[in-house]
Amino acid sequence: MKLQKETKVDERPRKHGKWYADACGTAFALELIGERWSLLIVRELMLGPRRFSEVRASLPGISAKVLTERLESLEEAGVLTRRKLPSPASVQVYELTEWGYLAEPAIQELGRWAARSPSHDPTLPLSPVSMMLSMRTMIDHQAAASFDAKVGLFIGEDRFIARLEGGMMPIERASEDESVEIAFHAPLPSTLAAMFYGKVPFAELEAHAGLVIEGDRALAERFVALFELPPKVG
Amino acid sequence: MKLQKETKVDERPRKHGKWYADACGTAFALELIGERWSLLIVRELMLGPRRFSEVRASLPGISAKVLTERLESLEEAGVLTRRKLPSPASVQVYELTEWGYLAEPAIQELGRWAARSPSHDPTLPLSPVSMMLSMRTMIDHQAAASFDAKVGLFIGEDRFIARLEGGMMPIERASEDESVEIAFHAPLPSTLAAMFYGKVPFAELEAHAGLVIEGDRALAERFVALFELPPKVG
DNA sequence: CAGAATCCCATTCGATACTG
DNA sequence: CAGTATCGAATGGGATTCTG
Repeated sequence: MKLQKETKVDERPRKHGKWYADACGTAFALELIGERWSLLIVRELMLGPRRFSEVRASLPGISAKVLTERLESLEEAGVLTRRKLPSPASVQVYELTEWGYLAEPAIQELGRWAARSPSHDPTLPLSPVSMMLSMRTMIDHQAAASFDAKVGLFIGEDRFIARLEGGMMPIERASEDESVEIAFHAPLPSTLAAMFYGKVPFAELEAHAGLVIEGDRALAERFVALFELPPKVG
Repeated sequence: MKLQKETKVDERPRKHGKWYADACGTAFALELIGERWSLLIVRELMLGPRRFSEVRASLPGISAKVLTERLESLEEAGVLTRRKLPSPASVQVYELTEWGYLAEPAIQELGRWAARSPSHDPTLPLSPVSMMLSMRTMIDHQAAASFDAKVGLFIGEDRFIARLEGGMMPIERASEDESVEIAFHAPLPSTLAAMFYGKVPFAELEAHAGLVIEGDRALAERFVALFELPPKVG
C-alpha cells in the first residue's frame, strides 16, 4: 500500500485503449498484441497450451518479467487464459481463447508478407511452432487438395502430427505414438526448413543434418513438393 | 560529434534485426513494422502517397519526432520511399513500395480479427483511409461478384472512388470530377461506418449526420448491403 | 519451476521551440 | 510546411533476489 507518487494524479493509468484513439480494427489489434513480444507469444501458443518455461525457451531473449507482463495483458485482452491442468499434472498452462486461435490468419499474412522482403534472413534460428505454422502458411492448397496423409513431424523433443485432407492441414501436438504414413525426424527446426523451403535433397540432410525419414520416400517427396516460399519482390 | 558514452561499447547498435533473433516471417515482420505507430503509417499510405502533415493529421497523438523516425526506419526497411513530386507541386510525399502495398492483406487480417473482439469499441474516431480499407476488408465478395458499379465515397475533403467489379473493389483517390453511379458524401468517416456497418437508415443519417446520397437509392441500398462486420466471438 | 518484487539504467516519447 | 533540436518524464526491460 504505497501511497506516494503525487506527481501524477493517475487518471486512467493504462490498460489497453491507451495508445491509439482509433476505431480502426487494425489499430485496436495493435493495442492488444502490438507490444513487443506479444504476437510471438500468441504464435507459440497457436498449436496448443504451453507452460511458462516452454514459452520462454522458445523466445530467445525474453525475460521472465516481460513474459509475465505480456501474459497478463494478453489475458486481460481476452486472447489467452491461464489454466491449471487436472490433478496429477497440476501444472499451470497458458492457452489461447477461441478468439485467440482466430489470430492465426493474421499471423500468417504477416509472415507471408515479410518472407517476400528482399532482406529476410531465413538462416536465423526458428522455434518448432513457428516452423509448423510456416508450413500451414506456405502449403499450396491447390496441390494439396488431392493429397491425403497423416504426417509426423518430429523436431527434437517436439512431436507434431499434420493431417492433410481436402487441401487443409491442421497440425496438432502428437498425443502419443500415433501411426503416420510418413515421419520426418529432425534435430532442429532449421533442418526441416532446409528440406521444405530450401529443397535440399533428403540424402544430404540425412548425411549431415541428422534428418531421419520413415515411410515411403516417394510419398515424402510429393509431400515436400507441396511447400514453397512466396517469390521475393523486386 | 559527441564522443562520450563509454558505458556501452555499442557493438551493432540497432537497425532492424535487433529485436528478435528469429527466422520466422512473423517475427521479421515485427522487426519491420512492429514498432509503435509503424503499421498505422503504412495503413495511411495504403491508398496512395501522402505528405508528412497529412499522415500526421490522420494519426491523432503522433508527434513529429516519432513520425520522422518511423518514416526513416520504414524507408530503410524498404516499405516506403520518399519522393519529390514533379515540378509545379514540388512537394515531398511518402509512397509505399511495391512490396509495401503487399502488406494490405496482413493489415486486413489484423483488423478483421480485432473487430471480432468482444471489447472492440467502434465509436472512436476513424481516419478516412482506415474507413476505406475496412470496406475492402468487410465486403462480401460472393455477393459483390454480381455487382458492377463505380461508387464515389467522399469524406470531408477526401474523395475516393471504389470500382466494384468481379467481386473485387479497388479504391483510389478520385482524380477529379469523375462520373460515378452512386456517390455518398459524409462529413466524417464515422458517418459512413454508421451506414455500412451500423446499418443506420439513410434517412436518419441524412437528417442528422450530414449524409448526402447521389444516384439511385435502391442501388445505394444494395451497395450498402454488401458490407458487414464479422460476428463477435463469445 | 512459476512468478512477484526491487533496482536501475537505457531508451523512448511527447511537448515545445526552432529553422529553412 | 517539413522537419530538426532539445529536454524532462515515463516506460521498458535486464539482472537479481525471493517465495511457494
